[in-house]
Amino acid sequence: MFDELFFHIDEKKLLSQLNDAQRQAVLTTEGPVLVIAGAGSGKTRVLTYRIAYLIGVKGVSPYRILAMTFTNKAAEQMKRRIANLLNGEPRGLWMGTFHSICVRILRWHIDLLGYNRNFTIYDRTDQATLLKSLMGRGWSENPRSMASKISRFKNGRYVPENDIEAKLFQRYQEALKDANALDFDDILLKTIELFEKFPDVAKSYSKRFKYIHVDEYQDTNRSQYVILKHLSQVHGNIFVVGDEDQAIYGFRGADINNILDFERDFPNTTVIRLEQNYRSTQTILKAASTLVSHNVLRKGKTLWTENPVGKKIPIIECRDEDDEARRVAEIIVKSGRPYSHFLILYRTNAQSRAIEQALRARNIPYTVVGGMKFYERKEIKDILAYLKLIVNPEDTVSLRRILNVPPRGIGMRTVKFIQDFSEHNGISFFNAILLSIEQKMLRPLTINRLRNFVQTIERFRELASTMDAYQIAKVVVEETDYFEYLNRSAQTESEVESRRENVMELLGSIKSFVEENEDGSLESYLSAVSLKTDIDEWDENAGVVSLMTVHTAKGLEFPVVIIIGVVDSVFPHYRSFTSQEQVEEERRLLHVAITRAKEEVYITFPRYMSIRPMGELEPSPFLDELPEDAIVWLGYGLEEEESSASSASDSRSESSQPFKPGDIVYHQFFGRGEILKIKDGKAIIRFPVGVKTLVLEYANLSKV
DNA sequence: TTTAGATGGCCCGTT
DNA sequence: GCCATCTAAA
Repeated sequence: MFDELFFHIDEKKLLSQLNDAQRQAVLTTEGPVLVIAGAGSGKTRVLTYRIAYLIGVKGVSPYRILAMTFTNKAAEQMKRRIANLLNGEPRGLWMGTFHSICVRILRWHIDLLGYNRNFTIYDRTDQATLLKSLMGRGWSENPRSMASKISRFKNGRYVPENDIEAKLFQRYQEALKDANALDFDDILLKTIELFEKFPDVAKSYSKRFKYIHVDEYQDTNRSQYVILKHLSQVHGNIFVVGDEDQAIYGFRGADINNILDFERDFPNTTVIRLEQNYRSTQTILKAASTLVSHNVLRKGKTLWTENPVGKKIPIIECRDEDDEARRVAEIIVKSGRPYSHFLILYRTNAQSRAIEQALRARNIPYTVVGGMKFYERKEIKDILAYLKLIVNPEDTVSLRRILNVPPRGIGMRTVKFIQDFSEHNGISFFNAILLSIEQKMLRPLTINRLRNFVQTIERFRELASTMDAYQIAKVVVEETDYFEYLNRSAQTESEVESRRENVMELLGSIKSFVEENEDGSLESYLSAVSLKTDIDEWDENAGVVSLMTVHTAKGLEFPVVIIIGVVDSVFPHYRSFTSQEQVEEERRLLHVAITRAKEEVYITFPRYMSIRPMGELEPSPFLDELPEDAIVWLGYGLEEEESSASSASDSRSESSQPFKPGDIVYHQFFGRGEILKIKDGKAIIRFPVGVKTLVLEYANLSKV
C-alpha cells in the first residue's frame, strides 16, 4: 500500500550521472522551472532523474506527481526508466499525454457537464462523418476541411464566415453531445469547462499534484496552458522542458508563446539551459544550429558537443523519386550497417512510396510508421464501431457505420427515414430505430431486419457486461460472420487475406492489451486505442529500416538519418509560403530532422517528382543556409536524359505550371492527348479514349 | 430498395 | 492506394 516509502536510491550515484545544468534541473524541485533543452541535451534524462529523485530521495509519494509527455510511447519509456532507477514500479504516478490525462479526469467527472462517463472519442474521420450528415447538400466545402475549421474555431483561431457556418458549428457541437462523444479538442476544452464550472474539482487535483512536469512544452497549445494553470494553482511546482527551435505543431494550434512567455506567466521562474549536446557529431550539430539560426522568432542559444567532428553531410541531387529511392537503398546496402541504424525521413506521407518500392526490390526490410494507419482501415473501423456502440448506445457515427455492415438489407432509404424521424422528434438515432420498430412505421420486412440488428447489439451489450475487451471482440467478429462478409465483398483473394489478417491482428492486440493492463475492460481499451499515436505502434527492436514523417520522428534518435525530397515546395511545403511564421516552422522541422542523427546525415533531392508534375524542381532554399564546411554537394548531370524533352533553359524560374492549351501531353493510362483548357489547377484534355478533366497536381503529365 | 461494380477525386503535418 | 459517389443489375 505504501510501498513507495520504501524506494531506496543512491543519491550520490544518481546525481553523479548528470552535468551541472542537468543536476540543477533535478535539484530545483520547488517553484516554476523552465528548462531550455536543445536537441540531444539529455532532457529525458533530466525528467526521469528528477522524478526518481523526488520519489527516491525526497520521499515524495508517486501519487503526488504528474507528468505530461508528448506521446504514450514516451510515457511508457520514461516510466520504465524511472522504475529502473528506483528498483521498483512507482504506483499512483500519473504520466501520459495531455489527452490521455484529461480523458482520465473526465471519466470521473464528466457527468457534471451532462455527458455520460462512457463517452466515445471521435477522431478526424468520425468528425467528418458526423459533419457530412449535418451538412447535407449545398456546401461547396468538404466535411474534412470543415472539421479543421471547427477545430480552429474551438481554439479561438477562426471566426465563422457567416451565419450558416456558425449555425453548423453549433449543430455539430449539439450532435456531439447527443452522441455522448468528444472530439480531440473537446477532451481539453471539457476539462477546462469542468475546472471552471467546478473549481473544487480543479482544486482537488491541484492539491493532489504537488509536482507537475511537462515535456515538449514548446508544442503545447492555449488549452493545455490553461489546464496547467489550473493544476498548478495550489503548489505552483511546475517544471517544463522545451526548445523553441523544435516547435513544429503550430498548425494544430501549438502556441510557441507558451514557452517564450513562461517566465512572465509563472513569476519567479528558475530558468535552466541545457546546451551540451550528447547525441550528434560536431558537423551535424553545426549544420542544424546554423540552419535554425536563420529564424528571427527565437530567443537563441548555443549548443556545443564534445563528440567527434564526424562526416560531412552529402547533399545528393537525383533525377526523380525513383532515382532518389535507388540511391537511398544503395547508401543502406553499401554502409554495411545493420538496417536498424537507418531512419528515412520525409515531409509528407505520400513520399514513402518510391522508397518502399526500392527497398522491396532489394529485399531491405523496413517499416513505415504512420501514413495509412492500421486503425483507419475499413475492417478495423468496422469492428471498433461495434465495440464503441456496445459501450455507448448514443454513438450515432458508429451505429450508422455498422447498421448495414455486414449487409443485412438495411439500405439508404431506411437510413434516411430513420435519420429524418430522429431529427423531427429530437431523439437519438438508436431510439428512432426502436420507435419505428415499435410503431411499425416501415414495411414488415425492414422492421424485421431492424429488429434483428437491435437484438444483436443488445445481446452484445449483455455479454459485454461480464466479458473483457478481448472476449467481446471475438464474439463480435464471430457472430457478425465478419470473415464470411470479407470473403463476399473483397475484390481479390489477396485482399480477403490481408483484411482477414488485419482483423486477426486487431484481436491479437486487444488480447495483449487485456493481458498487460490492470483494467482490461472494453471501455478502457477503447479509450487507449482512440488516443494511440503513430509512433506508439512502432517497434524499435524490429531490426529494420524505419520510414516516417519528420513530425512523427520528434524525440527519436538514430545513427544514420536520410532526409529525402528536400526540394522547394515540398520542404518547405508550398502551403507554408503564406507567412513567415510558417516558413520558420518548416525550417525548425528540417532542424528537427537533422538533429535526429547521431553519426551521419544524408540529404537527397529529386529534380522531378510525380506529386509536383509542373516541371523541374529547385533544391530547398534551406540547403543554402547550411554551413559550407559541413556539407558536400553531389551534383547529378541531367544533360543526357530528358534534355530534349523539357526546354531546360528557363523552366526553372517559372514557378507556375508550364502547361498551356495546345500542348501535347502524355498520361500513363490515357496515352497522348491535347490540352484544350486549363482552369483552377485542372486541365481538360482530349485523349484517344475521350475528353478527360484531370487535376494537374495528381495527373503526372509530361510534355511530348 | 438494396447491392455490386466502375469511376473520379484526392491529402501537409496530428492529438 | 483508398474512399465516396454514381450507375446498372438483382
